[in-house]
Amino acid sequence: MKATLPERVKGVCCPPSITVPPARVDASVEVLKALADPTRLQMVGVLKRSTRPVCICDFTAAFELSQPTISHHMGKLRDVGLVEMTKVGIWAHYRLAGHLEPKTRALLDVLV
Amino acid sequence: MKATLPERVKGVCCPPSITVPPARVDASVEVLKALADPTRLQMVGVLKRSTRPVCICDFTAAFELSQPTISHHMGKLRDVGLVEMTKVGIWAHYRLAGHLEPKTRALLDVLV
DNA sequence: TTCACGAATTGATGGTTATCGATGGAATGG
DNA sequence: CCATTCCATCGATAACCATCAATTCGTGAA
Repeated sequence: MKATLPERVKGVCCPPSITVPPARVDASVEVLKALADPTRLQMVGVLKRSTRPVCICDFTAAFELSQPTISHHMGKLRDVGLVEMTKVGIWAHYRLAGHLEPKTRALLDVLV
Repeated sequence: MKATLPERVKGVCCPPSITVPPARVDASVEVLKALADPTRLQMVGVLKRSTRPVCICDFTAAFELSQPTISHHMGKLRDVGLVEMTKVGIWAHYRLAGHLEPKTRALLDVLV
């Protein structure tokens, strides 16, 4: 009689249940991957604190990275809907997206 | 006279300020990278909902991944302090870490 | 001691990502 | 018109990551 350990068949003890819908997980992972980079997390922090949109050139000056790299990171943030862009003349001004999901906004409130 | 656009010198408009301490950003990024994977995010969700620790074998059954891969993912979560392990006999039981930082716990509350 | 089983580690591989230089489009000023 | 400036995209490279097969480790049972 095995008193201490639960019965099990071939490597399975207790039937685990995947409770979080895969679609929801995938959506969250997309946002997490966008934020899981020091440069991008900093950029989001700057945008969250800024009262006015910030242009790419300013980020290029703030971070010691090339302009294409900054543009690349902004593109990632834009792809997942975290930031929005408006062009003024030849300058591209970025800001936090206005219609963020409550959960996404809560995420940013915790992080930056 | 330029009325619409701000004065600027050589690619810099408004001096941007890096307000979030780099050390804090790096710490957050480590946790974010650990969570920015569908399998790991699901595993954290399962652990958060489970009243008792879950063994590796059960995750291997739940996700269609090999045992080394599951172990690898758990190692990542363990490296950043999200989960803890106890060995019972030959089984390794994982659970959410008991001493999570408030911000980290808030992160999990939003995510899973 | 020997065997079986669960878990962790190693090595290899294919895919993803960060970074930069070069290029081209768009807008502005001469 | 041409020259300049800012930005996005492309191409290439290096680094990183997820995954598996094979192996090793540790534990418990025969």
